[in-house]
Amino acid sequence: MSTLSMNYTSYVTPLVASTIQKRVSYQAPSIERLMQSNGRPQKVKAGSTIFLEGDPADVLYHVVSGVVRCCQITPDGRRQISRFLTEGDEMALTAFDAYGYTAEAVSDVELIRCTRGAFNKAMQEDAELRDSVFDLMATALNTTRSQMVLLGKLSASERAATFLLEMADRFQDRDGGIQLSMTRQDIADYLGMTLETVSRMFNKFKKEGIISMPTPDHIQVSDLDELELLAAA
Amino acid sequence: MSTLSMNYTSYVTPLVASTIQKRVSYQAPSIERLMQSNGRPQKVKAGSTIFLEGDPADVLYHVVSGVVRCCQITPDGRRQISRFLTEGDEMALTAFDAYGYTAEAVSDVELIRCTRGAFNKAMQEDAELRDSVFDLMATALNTTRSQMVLLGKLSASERAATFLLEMADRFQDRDGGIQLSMTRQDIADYLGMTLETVSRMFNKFKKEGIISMPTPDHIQVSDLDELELLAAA
DNA sequence: CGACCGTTTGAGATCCTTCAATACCAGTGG
DNA sequence: CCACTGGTATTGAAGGATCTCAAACGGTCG
Repeated sequence: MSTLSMNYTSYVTPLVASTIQKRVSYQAPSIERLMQSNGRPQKVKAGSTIFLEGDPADVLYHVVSGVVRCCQITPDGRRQISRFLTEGDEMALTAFDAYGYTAEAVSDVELIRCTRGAFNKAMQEDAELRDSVFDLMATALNTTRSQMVLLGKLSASERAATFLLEMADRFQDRDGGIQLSMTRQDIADYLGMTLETVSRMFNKFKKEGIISMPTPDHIQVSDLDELELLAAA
Repeated sequence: MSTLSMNYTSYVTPLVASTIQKRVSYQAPSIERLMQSNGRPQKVKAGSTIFLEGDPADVLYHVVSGVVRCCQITPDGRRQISRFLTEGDEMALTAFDAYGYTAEAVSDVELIRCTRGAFNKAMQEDAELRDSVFDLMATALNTTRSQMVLLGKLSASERAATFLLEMADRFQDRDGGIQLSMTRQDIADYLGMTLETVSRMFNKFKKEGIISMPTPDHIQVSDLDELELLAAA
């Protein structure tokens, strides 16, 4: 109970894995197969809405290319982005009849659709698919828990550093830089801060020589060790 | 897929449902059956650890009574509580070999254990169980997304109000009051704030006549409308 | 009764937000 | 070719919500 501080600080080692969930480079062949049986990708223009939270979840999507943001909007219009999806990610893998979040295209996006009927049928028949879905949902749960730590406990600079590490892992372009397709506002709504604070943190890192930022949406990490130190958690 | 669907589609207004996820009074018979085949409950004393994040996830648990907190701890000892579990909840429903969080008994707790082997076997054989697990994980994902909105966007008083509404829903005692078994520190670590701020918010509500608080761990909501208004999101 | 643990309350410090101005870049039309 | 426009990003200054530190309070249990 109150042994809190005692216990927890001693955990150091086993806990490192906790907060920053390394992206699992797991392929979901069954899911891909199911999805790809569904014809050529549908193109969605940057900025447009793919589906709205609460709408009937009649169709699932597989992201072929581009970036999608998954948002929750409060009644008074505040937006929290729960996740960015990229190439290879699945949307709307849920047991429910309604979408649990709003999905919008950050960049131009290519999607493969799969009806819920086809998905449910495949889930009944294909054990491998079931395993994939189970894995994906478990991964999603781990990821959202990490994000909860970020939102609940980390400082602005820790959040920014964590974000850059995540992006370096997911959006690396050929020269090892990060290609950000989302705006500062998107990043802010993902990290639970304001766009100004995001900008300040990035520019602080730049000034400190931890990153370089030739353009606002192209970032190169120059001191990875330091960035990881800053991300701490 | 799920009887649950009905509850969800009744989604009053699409967006309102987003942030505060009404607790679904869904029974998971298959899971209960699986779990209950496993003998009498194990008793765990308040304050003790049930399992640690990162430990081999050899056994799943079903909470029979009491309250459990699920925590992530950062390397430097900051703690985020991702969830409180109560009677009827399942722990460690994951696809992975390691627990994704640390589970600790908030009050005295009774648990039923189930080995991962038995669970995996049942998952292969029992379609109804699979549906239940799918539902539970989808529910968990919806819940954690709501919590992300709370952590990322809500003010201290909104968080406190939201928390009280959640507790009123889950921890109602016979006279309609809320029995809090967790400390202010626990609540703070769940809501992403400090224990002092939690205390201040509760006492502000008390002063405003929205709640009464005969003892720190027994709260009665006197003005539900106002509390819901404050929770807003 | 006294010690202890959790809670409450106060006062000051701080980090982040807010508001506002400026800079930057791409696209458009004169 | 260059000014103009709109959208995004940066930067500054001031204010505020929450945290931190610290003291006092209250219930519980030897």
